[in-house]
Amino acid sequence: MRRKTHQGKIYDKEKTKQKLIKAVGSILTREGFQHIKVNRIESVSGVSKKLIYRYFGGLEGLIRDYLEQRDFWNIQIKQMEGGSYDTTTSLEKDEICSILEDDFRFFEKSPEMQKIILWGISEKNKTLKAIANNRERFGEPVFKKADLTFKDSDIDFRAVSGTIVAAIYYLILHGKMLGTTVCEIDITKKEGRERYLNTFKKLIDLCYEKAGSKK
Amino acid sequence: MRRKTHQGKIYDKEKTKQKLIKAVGSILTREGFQHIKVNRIESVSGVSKKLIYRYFGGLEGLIRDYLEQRDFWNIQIKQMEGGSYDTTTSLEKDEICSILEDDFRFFEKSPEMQKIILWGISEKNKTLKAIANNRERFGEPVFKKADLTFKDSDIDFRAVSGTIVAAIYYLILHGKMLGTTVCEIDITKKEGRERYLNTFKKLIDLCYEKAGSKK
DNA sequence: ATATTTTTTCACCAATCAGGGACAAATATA
DNA sequence: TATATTTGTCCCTGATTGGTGAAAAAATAT
Repeated sequence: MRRKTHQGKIYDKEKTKQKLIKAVGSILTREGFQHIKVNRIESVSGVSKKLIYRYFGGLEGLIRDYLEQRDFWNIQIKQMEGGSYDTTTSLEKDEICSILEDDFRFFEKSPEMQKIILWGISEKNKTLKAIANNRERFGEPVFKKADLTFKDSDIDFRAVSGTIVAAIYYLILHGKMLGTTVCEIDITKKEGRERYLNTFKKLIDLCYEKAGSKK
Repeated sequence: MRRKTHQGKIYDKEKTKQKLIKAVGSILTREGFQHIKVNRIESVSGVSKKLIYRYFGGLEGLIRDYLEQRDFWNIQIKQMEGGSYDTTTSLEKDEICSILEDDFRFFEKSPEMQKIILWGISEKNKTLKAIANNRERFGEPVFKKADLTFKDSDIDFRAVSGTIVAAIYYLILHGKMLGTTVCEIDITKKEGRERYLNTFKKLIDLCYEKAGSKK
């Protein structure tokens, strides 16, 4: 057996910065944003809190850096901008359905994302606001495509999407914390999840039917 | 002019209990549940924090009493049970639309309710869970009526309702804190509110159309 | 009027919080 | 090798937290 010895430098600024950032994420997902405090970060990261002030100018700066690193949507958007997303063809029903289903599945399985969304509606914070605005950019090309389908209909497709996305966020957060039913449906159970997912699809379905009949 | 002198007793247990309970509500709506702490309650109520322990057995008991007093839905339900709600006729489209619109308008204008909903999805708490379950009872008779309309259709009316209610909660909370758009619609502006409200109506509309055509 | 009980405050404690100064250990520079 | 700089820890301070014992103030009973 080989005893593990130092890998790389003992003093490594970037590495300790990451330790602090990682601790913020850990506390956020495990305990909630209310518990992100310098003393807690110190004990979780195993790094002196003094460095929070030296490297990030304080707790606020550290949180900003954490949020900017973990901005999921930003990553997605950059990928999308790199590739070429065709906005000249109209939006397929299946495409929007799978976007919403992916959103649901991902949000459901990401405690970190859940806490960030919850944080956003709980506290005024510039970085969280910037992230929320960033998220909006993800929808832009999708809605541009949708306009081709819904332009001449009386369906407000943006509002329909917003309704479903908002419902996804609330329903999952409700299920995680309260664990009870919403309108007699338990989203923490597989059957409840399926019912909500099927209903999202059905609502999109009805919108496409309506838009089609008017043409 | 008459100088105000003592009205009633100087020492009044019930009155000071109410002062403490009222302070909880005030802190909740103004600062959020995170700031409901014994020292804060002491300074806001002007009453010694010692009495929180003597009269309520601690902060938890005080919060429980506050929530039980302010359980809006419970009041509504009791009123409903007193009157006679006819569950033998099928649910009119207008009726469900006005229920949802009332829900939206009330939630939008009640910071206290907003904070209670937010609290429920932020922290594990038995009383908040009980309140959430209580809220469910409000829907029971409505859904019983809806069954007459949607029984033979492929519309899951409970899921549709849950989607819209959940969307109302998230959209308004998002608007209050982040103040930004959701799917390019700004709910803090009158125009945005109208678009979402109209879309809720439209979705209900489509469901009724669909259910009607199948009969 | 006096004694007793209830209501309320005050002063205090231990624990935790944010923030920073002094200093040690490691690394870079000369 | 000697010196300067960067990186990191330790410990101190003052403010704020939850919680309690002793005693004052008011109400009630004798």
